[in-house]
Amino acid sequence: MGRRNEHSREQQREMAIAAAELLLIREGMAGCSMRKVASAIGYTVGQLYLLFKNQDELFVVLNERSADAVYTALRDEIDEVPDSAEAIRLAARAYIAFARRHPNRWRLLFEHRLPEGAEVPKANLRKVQRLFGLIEARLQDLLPGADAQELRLETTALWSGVHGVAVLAQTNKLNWSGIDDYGLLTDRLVQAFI
Amino acid sequence: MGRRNEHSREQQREMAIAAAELLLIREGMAGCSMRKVASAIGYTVGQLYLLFKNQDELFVVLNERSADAVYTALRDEIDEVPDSAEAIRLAARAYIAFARRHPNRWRLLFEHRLPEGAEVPKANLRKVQRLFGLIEARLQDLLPGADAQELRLETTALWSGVHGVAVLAQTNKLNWSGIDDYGLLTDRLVQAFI
DNA sequence: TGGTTAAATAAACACCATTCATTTTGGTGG
DNA sequence: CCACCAAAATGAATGGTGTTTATTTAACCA
Repeated sequence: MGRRNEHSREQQREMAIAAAELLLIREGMAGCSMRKVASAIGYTVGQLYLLFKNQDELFVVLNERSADAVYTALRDEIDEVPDSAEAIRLAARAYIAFARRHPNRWRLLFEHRLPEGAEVPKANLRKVQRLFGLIEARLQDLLPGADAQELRLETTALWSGVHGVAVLAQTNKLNWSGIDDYGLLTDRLVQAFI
Repeated sequence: MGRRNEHSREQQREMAIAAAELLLIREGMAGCSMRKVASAIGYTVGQLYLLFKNQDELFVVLNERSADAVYTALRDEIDEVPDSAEAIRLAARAYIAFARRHPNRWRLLFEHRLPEGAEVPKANLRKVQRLFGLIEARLQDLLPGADAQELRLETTALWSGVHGVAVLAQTNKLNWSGIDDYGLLTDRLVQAFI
């Protein structure tokens, strides 16, 4: 063909993103090839490269959406929880639950690396910080005496730990220890901090 | 060629593993293609497939070696440290140091997944448990009252946390928080448990 | 020396990301 | 109404990947 003008560039981009996300969920990163995405939206590979500079750009967009989804899940979970200790516990559990419920999106989000020179877009960084802020605010509640720097350290240490549980839960690499109750594990980790 | 009989099967296997490890360290997972490994040892791809069932088998062997290296690094670090609290602190720091010093081997070790049906070899599982045991023994020192199950939970929670710091340190994904002193972060995490 | 057989190769298949010359076609000016 | 232009889309090509297999080579043995 050539020039059919059925969809605008922006429409095509949205179609591609939606199709890619579906492929990612169903088949993982490997199933999310440019060829498959292109054919899923009824176009050829060449056209896909007019919508995205390359595959990395498509992946970055997918990760932006995943980061949003994580943030939303956590925020909704603790939105109306008055007790900050309980809120942190619930947020940690929700974080791990997300990793387990959406393993392929999670893997792309945390395992995909841009080539040497490329920078992670600021938008994506801000999305992570936003999630982070959610926890920091609650931790501040619990540690009224801590200054900004202490609080930052505390939050980072706590959430790195929670992230670790999520990573291991997602990869089943915890079968070393025989423990399969990730909720209990999470609670213990959070409890160590509050 | 054909039948040169320069090296035994086992020799070729060792050569291939060594070459693959070098390629992995230098160029990462992507640089560790079967073609590159084969040409690095002066054979063709076909021959490599007589030494390894497939690429996954080669990767599993590389990971076995990486797991050994991590274990050795930790054991040497805390071998003669009498104070268990200090030993755990040092072990955690050594774990993170390894992740930062050997990013490509680390990534293969924790990001490589076998296809659906395949099982991780028992040898590799045992190597992880061995590392785990190193920590559990020290933690037992510090928590004399804990029963086996509690101890296991405690160890798993602690080391999942340490693993999380290692993951994030290795990927620089902690630039969200501005904290770049991973040692300090590790200490704080460990301190929360002991 | 000739035959057998193990060892190694080379070529093939089916994918992959990426690029770009070529074709198609909608829209516009005459 | 038609011819032209430029945008849109294609399809083929390049060089890479893992994996399989028919074929060739050479070492050894009778």
